[in-house]
Amino acid sequence: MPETTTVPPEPHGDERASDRIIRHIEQQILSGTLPDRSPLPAERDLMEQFGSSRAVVREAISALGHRGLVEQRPRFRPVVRKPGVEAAFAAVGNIVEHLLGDENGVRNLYESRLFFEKALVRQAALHACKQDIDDLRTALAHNEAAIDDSEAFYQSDMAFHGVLYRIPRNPIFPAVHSAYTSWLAPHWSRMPRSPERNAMNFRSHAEILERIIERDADGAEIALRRHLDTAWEYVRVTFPSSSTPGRDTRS
Amino acid sequence: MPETTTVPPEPHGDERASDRIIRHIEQQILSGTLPDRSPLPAERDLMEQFGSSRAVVREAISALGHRGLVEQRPRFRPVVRKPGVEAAFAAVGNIVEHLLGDENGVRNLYESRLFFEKALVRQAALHACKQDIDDLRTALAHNEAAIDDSEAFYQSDMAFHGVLYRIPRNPIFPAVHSAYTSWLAPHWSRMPRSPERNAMNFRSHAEILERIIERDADGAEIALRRHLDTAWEYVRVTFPSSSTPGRDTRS
DNA sequence: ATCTAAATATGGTCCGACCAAAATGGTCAG
DNA sequence: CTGACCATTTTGGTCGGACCATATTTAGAT
Repeated sequence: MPETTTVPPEPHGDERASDRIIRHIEQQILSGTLPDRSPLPAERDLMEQFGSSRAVVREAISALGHRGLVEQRPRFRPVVRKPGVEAAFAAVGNIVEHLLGDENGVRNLYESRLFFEKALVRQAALHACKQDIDDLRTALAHNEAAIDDSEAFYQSDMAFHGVLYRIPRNPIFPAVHSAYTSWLAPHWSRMPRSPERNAMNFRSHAEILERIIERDADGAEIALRRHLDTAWEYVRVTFPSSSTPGRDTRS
Repeated sequence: MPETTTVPPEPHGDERASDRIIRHIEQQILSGTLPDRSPLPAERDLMEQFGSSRAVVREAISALGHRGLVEQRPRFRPVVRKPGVEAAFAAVGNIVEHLLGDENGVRNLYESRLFFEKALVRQAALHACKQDIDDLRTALAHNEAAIDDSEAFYQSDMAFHGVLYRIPRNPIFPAVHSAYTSWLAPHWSRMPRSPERNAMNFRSHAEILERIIERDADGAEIALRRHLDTAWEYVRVTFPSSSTPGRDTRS
């Protein structure tokens, strides 16, 4: 019964009634007619304005919500939120969560992060300006100061990596970082922490920074790789099913 | 008016009625109870099954649609679609479209792509196996064969880069590639094409491949960088307002 | 058996209503 | 005047029923 091999006809290109409203509000948001952070008009007003039923209006608002153009809390007025890179990544959150279901998904994601950050430290080593170096130094200092407080260290750890993502001065990158951390956090947090591990990570960071300062791209990349590989190894032993590195992006 | 100085109460952790349905169906999809490609139960059946009104059921389905778990065409039965990495990127499509509104957004995205592909060619140079090289060679050949047909060349161009994304053997990467191409396509396609440009791009690809074969990571990276920089320059002169403010729209 | 036409199932839209929580406005103690 | 407190009005969330147009299925004709 499930073998209807025929080609799906796919004839229709018509639109739902809500699409019109979506487009309209969308445009109002982008044009600034509906300023950022401002509440959307009441549903009943919208239904009058567009001459549609409330159901349609609600669907439109819901769609805008899913697209990240408005933020809707259970019983509150939807609030306009101009789209940012962060919003984009937030929108995929749910799906990524599913992809992370199997350990393999986590591995893939983590490896993509490794891949990305390898390129970041290389970039940093080659092009970091004085300010960037200072930022890294500061982050590293906070790092060291938090060695005895695992929670604080976790924060400062992320912050250190975060600086790396900011160096290219591309707003997309920090968004990528926060996406990585938020997606990987659940798996990371189940990992045991200890001042010893913190100290170890601190030293890893220190070495990376050293290489960057020396403008040693290769060295920095290697240090970063070792840093993240070690961390992954920790995850691997913490979680049972992982291993079998069929093929990887490590260098 | 917007100065309710108190902290947003955020009291409610309550959920909409649709959330229950969403979770349930979500789980059914993941567990395989609702197989991939199979139609969702009728709305009226669902409303009976969950004891909710149709509005709620519809909202749930709509949400699943926006999350990429089901594919809904205007007047057809929603179809289950197990989430893949592609689905994730597809979900952000709308938002990214907005981000690309200003030329700056395009530039940021394009630069992130340059950043990513630099790392890719480096990876390729260091770790590409024979098969990978062969794939690149094949893609390059298709490239050359399509020099006189700009449309075909465009396809083979993407294909060549696509091979690069597949080399790390991480399913996330090809998804990133298709995301880049689909997002950048509208801007790219408005650029004039010509056999001359095609030939030029072909030569760029050839050089990149050469460097990869020579295991010259730095050389490959430089070649790739030059390749994409040139392409961007083309975009820059094609569109009036790009970086370097003060440019005049007259051409 | 194949194709066509009626019947039904189903999604899209609309209406009107109710409830509970949120926003609003006004009162009153300090 | 300020700020806590309460009554009222808005407003989002949910419900139920209804109608339409199109998909899908069924039955009938060829």
